[in-house]
Amino acid sequence: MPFNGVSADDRRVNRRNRLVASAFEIAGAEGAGALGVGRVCLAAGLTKRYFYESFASLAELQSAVVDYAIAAMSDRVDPFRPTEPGGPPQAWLEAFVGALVDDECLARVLLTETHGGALSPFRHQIIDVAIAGMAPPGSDPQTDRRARLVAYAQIGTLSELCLAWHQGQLAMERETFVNVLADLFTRIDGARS
Amino acid sequence: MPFNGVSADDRRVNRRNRLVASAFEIAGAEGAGALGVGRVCLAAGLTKRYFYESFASLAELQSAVVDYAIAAMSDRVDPFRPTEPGGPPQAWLEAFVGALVDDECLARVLLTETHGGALSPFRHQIIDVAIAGMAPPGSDPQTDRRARLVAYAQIGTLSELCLAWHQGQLAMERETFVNVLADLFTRIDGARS
DNA sequence: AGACTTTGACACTGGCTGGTGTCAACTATG
DNA sequence: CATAGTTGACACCAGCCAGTGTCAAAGTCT
Repeated sequence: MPFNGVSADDRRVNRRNRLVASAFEIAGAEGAGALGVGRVCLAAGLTKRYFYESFASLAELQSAVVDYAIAAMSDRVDPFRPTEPGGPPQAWLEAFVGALVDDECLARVLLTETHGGALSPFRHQIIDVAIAGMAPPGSDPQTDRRARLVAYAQIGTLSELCLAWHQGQLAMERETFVNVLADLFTRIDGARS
Repeated sequence: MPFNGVSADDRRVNRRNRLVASAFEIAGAEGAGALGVGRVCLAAGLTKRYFYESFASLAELQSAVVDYAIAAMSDRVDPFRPTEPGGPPQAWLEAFVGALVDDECLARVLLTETHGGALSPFRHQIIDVAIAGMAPPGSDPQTDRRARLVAYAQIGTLSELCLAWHQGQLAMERETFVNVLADLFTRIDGARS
């Protein structure tokens, strides 16, 4: 039973995407605490009915928002995964910072909203993806404790510095900022275990 | 008008302290989202009336909880402020990690709950105190951009690693963990700007 | 045209919570 | 005992929100 030339499945998927995208923008602009069924439906131009067509509960939507954010960042960053084990992931950092600059919502959802509050249950997902995505090809953070340790330290440095920079606490050009990050990454990389 | 041998002011202060302490424990055990007027009063063995005697709104209590956590950590850590500019703040780190181990609530409130959610408006307080408390005597992070940068990076590393270690993601003894932190701190300390 | 599906608007319930007010029991003072 | 201050239990209102249900209008197919 197509409608307006679109199949039923396509319409449903389309509605779901609109809901997730709207929720992502709300979470990125006003915080995850502002996520509500009515709020999201209003922003998506849909009614509650279609919310429960795609999500059984609000928690499912929150999970979908996190997935959405992870996917958005991965798209920007995955092509620049480091290839050689030792060198600083300059291009990767460049892409990461670029994504934060280009998408305010992405910055907030990833850097702020997933630490505590409504999205915190999904934080481990982000950390896992980040650790896996940052790892140079030679190492396996799953088994290598030192690699895991380095990854955690780098993630902490990255998020805290990006947050501060993003809020203007560090007055510096984007290029220099990326260089600073790269420098810190290589320093941390040499940590002993 | 003393009551049970205590002056009116003392009684009021006493009630306030009970409320803040209970709220701190709730936030540390169940998350800041679980903070509610009724919930806190129940835990403190008081009634709503006395809540509004000391706090005009829930937000004031949240702020007080953050202050409480900061004070608790400062008490543990301030005596070990680094004295010489270059060296790693081993004793300071020792005290910090010790405080997290000894007080589960402190760990959660400081490491998790203040990043996003209800307590996030007070996050800058924590960062400011941390930056001021970690700084070696020679530097002034207020004006020195490089010192500020290093402090942010160290705070990020510290919180992320403590979180991972606290959750058992890094299997290592407390002593070795502190050594790892100290090593990372000195590495980060050498960052160029 | 007529049968069927899809859509949007909206009412409604039930539960929770912030905040205010009331009232009776209790304690101190004189 | 009597008066005044203090305490705790609880009722109550208003607002918000998740989740469900209803219904009429608009679109689609035969």
